[in-house]
Amino acid sequence: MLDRSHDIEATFVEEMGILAQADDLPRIAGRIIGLLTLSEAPLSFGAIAERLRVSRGSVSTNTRLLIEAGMIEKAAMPGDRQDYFRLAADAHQMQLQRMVARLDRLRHAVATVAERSGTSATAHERLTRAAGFYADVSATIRALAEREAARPQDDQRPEISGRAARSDAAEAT
Amino acid sequence: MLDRSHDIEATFVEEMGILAQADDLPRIAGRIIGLLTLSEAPLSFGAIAERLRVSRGSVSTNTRLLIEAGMIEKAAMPGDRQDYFRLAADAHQMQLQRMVARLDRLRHAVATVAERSGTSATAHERLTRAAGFYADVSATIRALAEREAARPQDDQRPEISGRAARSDAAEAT
DNA sequence: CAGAACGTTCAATCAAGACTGAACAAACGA
DNA sequence: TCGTTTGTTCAGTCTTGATTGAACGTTCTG
Repeated sequence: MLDRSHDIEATFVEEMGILAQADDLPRIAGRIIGLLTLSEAPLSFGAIAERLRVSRGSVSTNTRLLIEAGMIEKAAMPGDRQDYFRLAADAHQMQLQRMVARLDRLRHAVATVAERSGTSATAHERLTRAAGFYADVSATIRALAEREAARPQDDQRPEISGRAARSDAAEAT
Repeated sequence: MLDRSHDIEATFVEEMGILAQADDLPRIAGRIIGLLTLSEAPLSFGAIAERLRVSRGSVSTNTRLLIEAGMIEKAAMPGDRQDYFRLAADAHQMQLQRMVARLDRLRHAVATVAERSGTSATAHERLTRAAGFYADVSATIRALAEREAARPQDDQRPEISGRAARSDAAEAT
């Protein structure tokens, strides 16, 4: 482990906490995700509370939340009564699923008002167009998520060319 | 206008308010977007305050926010001293831009910790893979947004086939 | 069985940030 | 110039929801 690993990892955990809030999850839930992302082995209930310095009540509530969201899993450890948790294999796809769900809700709202309300032609055109666009994006993300899910765990990334090119573009934020 | 247009539109405006919160925007900002989406003509500062029943202070703050976000525009009306506002032409693409920005922030956090921290091989693989996935999604959404932006306003949607198929998939949420 | 360790629940507290409204400055018309 | 209309700012209030911590039920161990 490098010298500044601790800081970097702590920053990462906190950043995940911040970003969780954009996903309708409490900050602590995000930090748990961060912690489990970095941890090779499953972490115990107590260890999470301790390393995050939060109450056991919070750990209980937020692990339940994350299990319901499909982002973490319980894991029993032989010889230990404590609950253990590990990141779900498709945790980051689940995260995208939450984005998609919001997008679909938006699309639904727009499509509904476009169909059922007596708006002007201009507004109707605008709404219909937006709904179509949202549907496109939603469907495309789903497709990517499925493709990703289908990839074997130890994949050597055979389709690197396309990905690399696009990743570079994304880098320029 | 249909009988229940008012209710439907009011619901839409409120729904946009709710959804705005997931975009790091105040609820009132979302409602303004909803209002302007439905309105053929630009709406005056006063009209927005009145129809939303919010203070002028809130209108001022939130219109500024939305202008900064590129989602609405100021529009002067001859003979009226009030400010007027209309939806930006690419308002819904801007909304997606906010999602992309969050995604990139997430990708950045993950990529940084993958590069710089002394995590286990498993964690490193997981992080790298997640970063690649996020980059893919981000880049893909960008591409879709650009394609959408390039479409002429009165487009008859020549590429309906592909879109329709995918829209159906998205419908099944 | 008694005691301890564990996880859950929920009432109370706390924090973050949205919203208001009054004070203010600028632009306008009389 | 004076009064009016308009938009901005910001201190104070209010709302929402996260977090705590104590009480509780369960399970294990001695």
